[in-house]
Amino acid sequence: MPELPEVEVVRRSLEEIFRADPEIKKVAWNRADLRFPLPLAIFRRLNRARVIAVERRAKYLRIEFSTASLVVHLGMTGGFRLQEATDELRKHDHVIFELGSGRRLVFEDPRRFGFMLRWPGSWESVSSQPLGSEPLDPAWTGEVLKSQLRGRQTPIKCALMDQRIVVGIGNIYASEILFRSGVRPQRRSGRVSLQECTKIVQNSRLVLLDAIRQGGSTIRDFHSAGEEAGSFQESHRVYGRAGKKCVVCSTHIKRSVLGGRSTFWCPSCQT
DNA sequence: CGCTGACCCTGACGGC
DNA sequence: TGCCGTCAGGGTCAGC
Repeated sequence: MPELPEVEVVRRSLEEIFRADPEIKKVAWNRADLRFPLPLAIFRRLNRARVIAVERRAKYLRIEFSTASLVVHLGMTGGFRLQEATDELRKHDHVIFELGSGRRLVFEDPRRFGFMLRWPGSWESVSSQPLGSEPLDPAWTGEVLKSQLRGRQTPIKCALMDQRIVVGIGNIYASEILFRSGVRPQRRSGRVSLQECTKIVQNSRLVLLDAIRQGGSTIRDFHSAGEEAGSFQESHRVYGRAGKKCVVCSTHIKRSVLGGRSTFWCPSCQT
């Protein structure tokens, strides 16, 4: 489900929910593990805690409470949903935060690729791999990307999705960014010019910010914690459009597989 | 270093 | 109706 824009949309909606309703009465759970065992000892410490902040780095969320902090990853199908105390829970509702108002903030994740863990103390420790550049950070420039790609054989699309290089870009936005940059996803990373790297960096920011503005991409089931669907899927120019006409030149959009993931591009616009 | 495939898990969808 | 294969926005790991 979630790439950087969707995680950021969730972060903002959580922030808004907690601004109005900052106290946790208690936390309940329906199973003891998602991808990893749930931090039940931390959950118990959240009785009567207050939410201090909700932060994002890469595709991770950190929820800081007055008594402890959690790190949350949405995996493919994870999400939050705010509901009334009397509303029924659903099959894959795993963790329930009962708020001061009596409403419930529910974490739902059918595939259970997501996780919640005790905050490990620093962003560098949330992943076993060192996290790459934050794409919205001005410090990530065409020159930086060029040096990150130097000598590498891996296809540029795989490099863009490699969280050790740049974080937050997943399968949808990698295809969309490369289309807008005129670069074929299969191009060897080391063969991408400085000028193209600069375009990729600029288009990354444009696409990600535009997607955030539009509430993310809702293809199957993504929604904010306030249950609003996104609309950026209407702005997808190549993702999911195999066989359809390119919006720029009418050539048929192609699909292939790179790094085990579906990849979409226009054979005419992208070289 | 880098690529491939497998794996974690459930659900939706199309073909027969 | 059901069964089967395929695919899905992520990340990690072993093996070559």
